[in-house]
Amino acid sequence: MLSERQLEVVLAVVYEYIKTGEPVGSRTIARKFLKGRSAATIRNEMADLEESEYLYQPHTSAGRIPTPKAYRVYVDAILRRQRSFPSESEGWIKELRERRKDVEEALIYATRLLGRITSYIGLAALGPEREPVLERVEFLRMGHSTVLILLVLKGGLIHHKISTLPCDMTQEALDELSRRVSTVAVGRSWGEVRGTLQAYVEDALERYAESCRSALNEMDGLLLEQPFQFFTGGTHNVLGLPDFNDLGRLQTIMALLEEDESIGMLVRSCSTEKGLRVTIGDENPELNMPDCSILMASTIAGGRKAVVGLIGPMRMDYERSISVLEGVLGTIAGKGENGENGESAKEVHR
Amino acid sequence: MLSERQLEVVLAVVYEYIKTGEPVGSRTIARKFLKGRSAATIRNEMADLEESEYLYQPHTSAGRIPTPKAYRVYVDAILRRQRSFPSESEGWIKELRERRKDVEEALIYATRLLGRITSYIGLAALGPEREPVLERVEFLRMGHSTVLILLVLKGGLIHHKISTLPCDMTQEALDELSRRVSTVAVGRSWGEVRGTLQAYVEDALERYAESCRSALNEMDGLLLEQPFQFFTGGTHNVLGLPDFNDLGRLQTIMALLEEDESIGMLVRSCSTEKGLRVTIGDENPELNMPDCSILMASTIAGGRKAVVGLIGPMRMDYERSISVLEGVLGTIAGKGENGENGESAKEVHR
DNA sequence: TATTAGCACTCCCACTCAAAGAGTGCTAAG
DNA sequence: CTTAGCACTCTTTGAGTGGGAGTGCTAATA
Repeated sequence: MLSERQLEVVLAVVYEYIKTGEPVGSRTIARKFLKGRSAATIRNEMADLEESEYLYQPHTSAGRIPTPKAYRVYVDAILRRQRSFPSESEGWIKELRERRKDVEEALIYATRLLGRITSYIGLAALGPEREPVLERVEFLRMGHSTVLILLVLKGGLIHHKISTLPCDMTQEALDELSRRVSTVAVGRSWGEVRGTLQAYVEDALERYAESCRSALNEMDGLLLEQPFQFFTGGTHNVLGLPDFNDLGRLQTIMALLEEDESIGMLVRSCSTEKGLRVTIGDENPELNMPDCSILMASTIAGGRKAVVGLIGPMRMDYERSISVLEGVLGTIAGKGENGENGESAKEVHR
Repeated sequence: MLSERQLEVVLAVVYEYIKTGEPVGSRTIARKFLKGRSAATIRNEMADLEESEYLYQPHTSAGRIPTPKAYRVYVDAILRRQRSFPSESEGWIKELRERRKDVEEALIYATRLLGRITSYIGLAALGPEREPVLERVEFLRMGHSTVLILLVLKGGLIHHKISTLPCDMTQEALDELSRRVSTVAVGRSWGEVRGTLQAYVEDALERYAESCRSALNEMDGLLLEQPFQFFTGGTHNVLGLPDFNDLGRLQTIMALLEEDESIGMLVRSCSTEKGLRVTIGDENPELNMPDCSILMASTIAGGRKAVVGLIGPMRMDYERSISVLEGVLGTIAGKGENGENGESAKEVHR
């Protein structure tokens, strides 16, 4: 579809426009990028590229600005290449690595770090335990029919909830319940054992059948139905960017970021698979954010799905942003332990 | 210090400037507020008020703008009056009331609500339990020397922590420990019993003395050294305000709000006592925020110190903001149960 | 046929200048 | 002490202007 030279021109225009923020003229391209050709030649190519909607001219006698289509070509070219983490940010990554014992804290830190390094907005999301494995179960009787359910998961995470059961159970019965649950479930994936558990429990605690069922359901809730948690950071960085001098649009974005619902949508729509994904402009029609691009990358950290991302202007420094994001993702995923960083997150999806 | 008429002029200028955002001229004052007098008379008063730094003139032949000193006079006048909650926001308050069972959630909601109603930035902070009262204590042995400490507090709050003790304790010993702690501490303020507990515990568990001491210290940590939690909400509202068209200052504020440290300082400096407090412009020199005002109000909710506040431009609608904040504060504190709202939070400090 | 030099043309931007408008300070009279 | 009147100051707005950047087209060239 695009000739070799047209591709060169597109990439050059995007590169230059990202750097300067000004419409790019034919002379600039001829001088800096396609040195063999004259400005007039480039002009002809540009006219064609405008025809096929890769470039756009704000007005006659102005240079060209890339369209989302051109950014897409540019980003795909970057993703095909090998990248390396910008060395000047090594210090931050080291700090991040030290916080890795607590995934939640690490992600919060990651958003700030991303915001700071790139001067865009850092995003993160933490999903529910994927395959929760119980290490310990306790039911503590708090009062008539009320029970404190305490679950200790492999990996150190603790869930608890005070819940009301349909009928009162003695502490002895509760102990029997936890003993039975432990026998079957400890050390195994909850999803696997959940089905077989009920019959086994009710077998011994027949007269409390109803309450046991309720208790197991509560456990389901604690283990599986944990909602996604969302974090943002470095929001203020974006205020200094010339691309966001339109306060109206900025306000829309900020408002969006304040409700978890929107970020949820963003996370869901952007990163179903593992790996890195770039959404340019209105490629995501659900989100009303033209002129913005979103990078999202997901991995597994501490047994939970972890997503980190960036949101910035369409005229974003993709090369750098992608590198940084990959570095952060790798660190959170636990790679880069022994000093190597560049090779993290090789899988790339679109 | 100020004559009766000078006071009138100051209040009128502040009032009008808050409403319009434009420098206020002598003619306007004469026509709208001091109807008996002519513009020339007002002009003379204004010249004097400029001398004594209540008003300020951006340039010759412009109207006057109030200085922080004038705002102070204006706010004090408002605080002396009785206020009533703006009725158009009743709906929000009802929503807030429904979330009151979980203080944390209520405060988060409150920040958004405040931001939305006033279109400034909502703040909130939640302090540690003031007088934590234990309802239940459990120590669960997780492995060699590691113990899960589980504390259920009166009011339903649960604290837990996995901690490593100096020497291993059997589950029996741990049970004895929890029995002893329960006997003394349950139902009483932790602060009161903490001192006497140690001897009593070690009396029975002499050979584990060291570990018991460590466990009690961990409990101290869980109960008393909980840090303040901070929330902000509705940040985006402020982007639409004409007063914040200076992106640089806006950025400073946003950056400030993203680090808990700064909000902590803000909370600490603004609201040592109960009641409502207004800080205008650079009255708070620690915070580098001229041209901004801060409202802070604190109360006790669910046994914990709760602070709600607002941060907005110095040219803020103080009357409305104060009313709204009082309404929110009252609701969080649990007042207004039976429908009356206007009389909440009468105590006013400066 | 593809490329290039040359040139007229378009459009934006920054600048100046003048007129309008708002509000003041001062003075003199009530 | 208050007020009317008036000259003065300063900002704001709009129109007009020149320079500059970049284009599109045409004709010449490899």
